[in-house]
Amino acid sequence: MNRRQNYHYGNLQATFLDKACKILEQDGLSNISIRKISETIGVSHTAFKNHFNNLTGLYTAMVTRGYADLAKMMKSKARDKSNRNDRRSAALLGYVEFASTHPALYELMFSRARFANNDPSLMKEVGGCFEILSDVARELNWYKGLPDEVNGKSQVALWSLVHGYAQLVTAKRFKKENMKGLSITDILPRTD
Amino acid sequence: MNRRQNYHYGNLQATFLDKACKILEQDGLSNISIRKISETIGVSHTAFKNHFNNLTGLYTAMVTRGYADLAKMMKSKARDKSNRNDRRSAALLGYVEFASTHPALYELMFSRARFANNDPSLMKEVGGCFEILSDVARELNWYKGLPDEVNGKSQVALWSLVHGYAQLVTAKRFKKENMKGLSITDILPRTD
DNA sequence: AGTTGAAATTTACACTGGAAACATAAGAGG
DNA sequence: CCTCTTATGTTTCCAGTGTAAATTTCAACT
Repeated sequence: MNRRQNYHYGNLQATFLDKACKILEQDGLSNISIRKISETIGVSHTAFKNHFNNLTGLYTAMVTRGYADLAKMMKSKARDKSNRNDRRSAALLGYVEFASTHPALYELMFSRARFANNDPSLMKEVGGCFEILSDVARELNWYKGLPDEVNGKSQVALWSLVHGYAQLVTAKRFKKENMKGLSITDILPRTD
Repeated sequence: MNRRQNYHYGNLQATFLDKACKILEQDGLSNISIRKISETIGVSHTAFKNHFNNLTGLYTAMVTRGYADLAKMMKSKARDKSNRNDRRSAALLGYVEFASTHPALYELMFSRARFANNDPSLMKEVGGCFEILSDVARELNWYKGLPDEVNGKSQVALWSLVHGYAQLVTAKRFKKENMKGLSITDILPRTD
């Protein structure tokens, strides 16, 4: 009968995810096509549905992995350092480096209504990611001497600064002459 | 012969732009469809091509108008105030208000590769917009006592902070308990 | 009146995501 | 070993998309 040996592909879900992430960075979000990816993998385009419900599901998985990788990046950069100050700087530099090396994914991660924002595993990764930033913010201790809401305030300020910087850098909105040798650690408010 | 009265539509370009902006905020970017808009206007879907070359052209026009409106918002908010300090605050609050009231457009304005980033009239509006922010940054005079690159540094810091705050607020990335009564003017670094 | 050019139309094409019905493989439990 | 179930494919089909090309209509100018 000469049947085809491997009718089932293998880890099709992971393969889809990998391909989609590659295409995202190389050709942009709008060039991610279920049919194109399926074709290059060598599988019918409807096999997709067994692993991701639809495009939104795929985006959600990509973004979830993105937040996980972002957290990993910050942690691994900070791990080597010997003192708190350096660990803080390293984490922030890691954040910006992630955004710079995965600009399209980073944009997707902070976009609205392209993926399932309330997906449990996504929320977990987002939480883990921002936990790290919160620790940094707490240690930086801006606005000290102010009443109770201090932590919330410095967290908001730090996230805003880092995210804004990361996105504006990757979107090339800053003038070159302003960016010479400038990094995120140079624009943090004074803590003294 | 009972000919149709107005074969030519009128200001079709502006009509397309208006409809597209409305749909953008109501249903999201991916629900902007040349064919759907054309149908509701009552015109063939290929009439579009005479006014915008393609979807990229439409997005570029939308974003261009967005930057113009953002600048207007900041200016009009600042105009009423009597002293510099209040004018600065009003401009920043206006910036955030614009992002909050047009979240989808704001996201598009800072996205990569969805519109023609080098379009002349777009660049003009972007420039005008960030000129205002630069003035604010200069006046805030953070990092004083530092050498030459001072202005660039504080501009980068202010843009990062305001943009990050605006986008994270509209993307609902902050926890509610951190945001109680908090505004952009509360998280600016001290200038003393 | 005739010409010209802008602005619309019809038609056609190559894509897209997704739904439905069906086929195949693998594994569980008798 | 046999059967039932479930996961994972496939084939087929549909509605929808942007865009290109050739054609028609209208308004304005000479």
